[in-house]
Amino acid sequence: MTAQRRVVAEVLDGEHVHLTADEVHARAVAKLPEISRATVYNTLGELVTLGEVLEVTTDKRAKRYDPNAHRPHHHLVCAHCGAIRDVHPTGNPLADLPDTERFGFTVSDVEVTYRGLCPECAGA
Amino acid sequence: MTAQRRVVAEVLDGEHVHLTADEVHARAVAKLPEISRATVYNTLGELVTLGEVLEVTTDKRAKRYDPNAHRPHHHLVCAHCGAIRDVHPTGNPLADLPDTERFGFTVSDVEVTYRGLCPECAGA
DNA sequence: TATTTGACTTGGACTGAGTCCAATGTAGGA
DNA sequence: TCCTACATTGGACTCAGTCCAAGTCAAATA
Repeated sequence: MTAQRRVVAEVLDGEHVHLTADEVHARAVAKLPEISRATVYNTLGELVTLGEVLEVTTDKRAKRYDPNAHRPHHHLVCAHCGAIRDVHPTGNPLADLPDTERFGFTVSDVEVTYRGLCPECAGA
Repeated sequence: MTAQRRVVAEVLDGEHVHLTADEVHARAVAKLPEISRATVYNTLGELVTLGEVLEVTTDKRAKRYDPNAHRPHHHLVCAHCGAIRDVHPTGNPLADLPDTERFGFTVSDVEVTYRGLCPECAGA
């Protein structure tokens, strides 16, 4: 555990946190000015491998990193401004995929992304 | 309707077709050697705007284009080789998101991505 | 038929996100 | 203290995609 890794972990803390790698880097630099982009990418990659952080790709832009890895959840994304909320739908979508629709795949995971407009963008 | 646009539309035809823009370009060049990448991007963008083709972003790599835009469906992706199948789960995930989990958003759409291993990758 | 017009296409430069790598720094054990 | 292994750095590089000025083409107009 180096200072660099601690700073990256500190930046990724809280509810509904979904930062891009560059945002993580910007905040890490504020705490540890000499930290490099490569280290941020390395550390994020390790956190993902360890299962401490989830990668979220809600659009074609940059990947986002979600520290809320221990409670399964899905995402609600504003189509206009990109705001993201963690959500917990009822039901089990894995059970909703019949065998005839599995094409022989071993299905292990499912991601659900809800899209819409956040209150600010809907009101404007 | 120009020759270039016709070629792009022809390339995007069939079941379970999910090509990247570069793959579309490569196949279009086979039919019309002087077609440029920019035109492929322009045409794909127009097809998406027209609702004839869907953009699919199942991973951090390139966007894929899915001509099966008229029958709503979701995707099953092989985590190892990236193979994609169109699937039709039962149930309605939109109804599974309670009001208390909507954070004031106007929710209009939901994407479900199943992940697992295709028969080839699971067997290897 | 010759000209004009406007949409379409082209190729190349450019951007943003991410990866790769050689060189450097550093911490802890022998 | 010296060694070794690992972490970090910065810069070059790749890949996907966008942007733009210039060129092309065909249809409408004169």
